Amino acid sequence: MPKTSAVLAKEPVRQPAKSAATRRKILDAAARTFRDKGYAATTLNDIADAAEIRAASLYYYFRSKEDLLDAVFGIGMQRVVDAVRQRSAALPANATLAQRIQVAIEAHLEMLLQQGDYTSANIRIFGQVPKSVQRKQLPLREDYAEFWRELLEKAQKAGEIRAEVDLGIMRMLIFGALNWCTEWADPKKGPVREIARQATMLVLDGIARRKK
Amino acid sequence: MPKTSAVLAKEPVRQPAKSAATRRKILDAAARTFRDKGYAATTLNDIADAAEIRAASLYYYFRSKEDLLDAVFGIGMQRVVDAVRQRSAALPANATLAQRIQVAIEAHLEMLLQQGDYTSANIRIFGQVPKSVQRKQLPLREDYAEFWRELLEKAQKAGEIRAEVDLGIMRMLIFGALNWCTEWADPKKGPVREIARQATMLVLDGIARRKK
DNA sequence: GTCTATAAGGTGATAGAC
DNA sequence: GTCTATCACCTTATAGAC
Repeated sequence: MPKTSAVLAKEPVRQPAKSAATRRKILDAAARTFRDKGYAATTLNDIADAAEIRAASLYYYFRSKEDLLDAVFGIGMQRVVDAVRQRSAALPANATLAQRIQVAIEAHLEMLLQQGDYTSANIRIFGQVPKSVQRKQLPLREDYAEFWRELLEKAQKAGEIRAEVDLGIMRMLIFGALNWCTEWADPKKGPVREIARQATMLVLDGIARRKK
Repeated sequence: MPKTSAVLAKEPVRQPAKSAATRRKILDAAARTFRDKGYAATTLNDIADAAEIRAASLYYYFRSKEDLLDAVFGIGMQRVVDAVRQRSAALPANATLAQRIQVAIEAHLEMLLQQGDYTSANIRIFGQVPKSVQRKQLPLREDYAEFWRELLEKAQKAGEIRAEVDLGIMRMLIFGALNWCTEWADPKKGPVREIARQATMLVLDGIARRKK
């Protein structure tokens, strides 16, 4: 909430930098704690401790615990949407399915495993969060789903994906393979790049050795 | 807790059928509620209501909320282990990788989506549950992982899985694709069989049309 | 076995001083 | 902006009657 301006002040209007920084600290703390413990098990005291303030001060920045959760979710989903769209847009227009899939998988996994707790919090705990918050997030989720839906549909129409593939089911299976990585993958123990490589391999060619 | 017997009674010792039935009702209610809302958000009153008793009565059957969770988890994991092992054992000794994978995937998905809330509760909320409960469940989980590890290792040694496949990563990606189904698949809206078919297709051959 | 009553402690949220 | 103090409520768990 920026000051409503002070037109006649000699000093340039100070952006409330400190306030913004505190807000960010709260969001960071909330994202990490929600991600690790889930929504219900996380208390405002947990978040306040991690953000180095008192629990009551949270209410200067957010109206309620649900509001804070909603903010974390929004940031997390927006980030993955932006990352995947941006990286895909950078591909040449004639890029193959294999290239497009690989780029999307890499971007998705990087946001999930390296970039931040916001996206992984969203992915991990979404299903066990108050329905009201889920509902508010649906448009953004749908936006992301739409990206993949288009990608896969175009590829199937172009003959790059076999006709027997049910795109609706397959898209969710692919999301599953990727999203589940929050449950086991540790970027400190192995490069995300290698996971992305194996995931791309799975999606495009499976694991079997055979002649198609 | 069965009666400690009454050797001289004319009537055969009555199994505490009513007690066992109540215990089962509690477990069923707990599995469903944990699955839907998560562990922390589920109160003992929620469970008691669904089981049609008072919350205090739960303590006649379980020492604590954690104990109840542990029981639900144990049943859920045991069921999927049994189902997958049993169905796999029924295959002929010379069954191919494709057949073995398909059978395991089908059994896993059926337990997850049709058979009960116990397995899906375990899969869904495991990551956001007290560490003490997670630790108690590890041996059983490891047991199940071992089944897949063996299946994949044998297949790769036999040349049925390409050498470039990292079995550790790939196993977790496959688990992800399957386990994520609890988040979106609805057996009422489409047959589990078809999801299993697509999942098997993904794992064995991916989605791309190309000559290997 | 199941209940009512209650303890002991924590929760999200608000009021108001500074 | 951040704090201390506090409220009203809900939680897990126990005690003891029936």
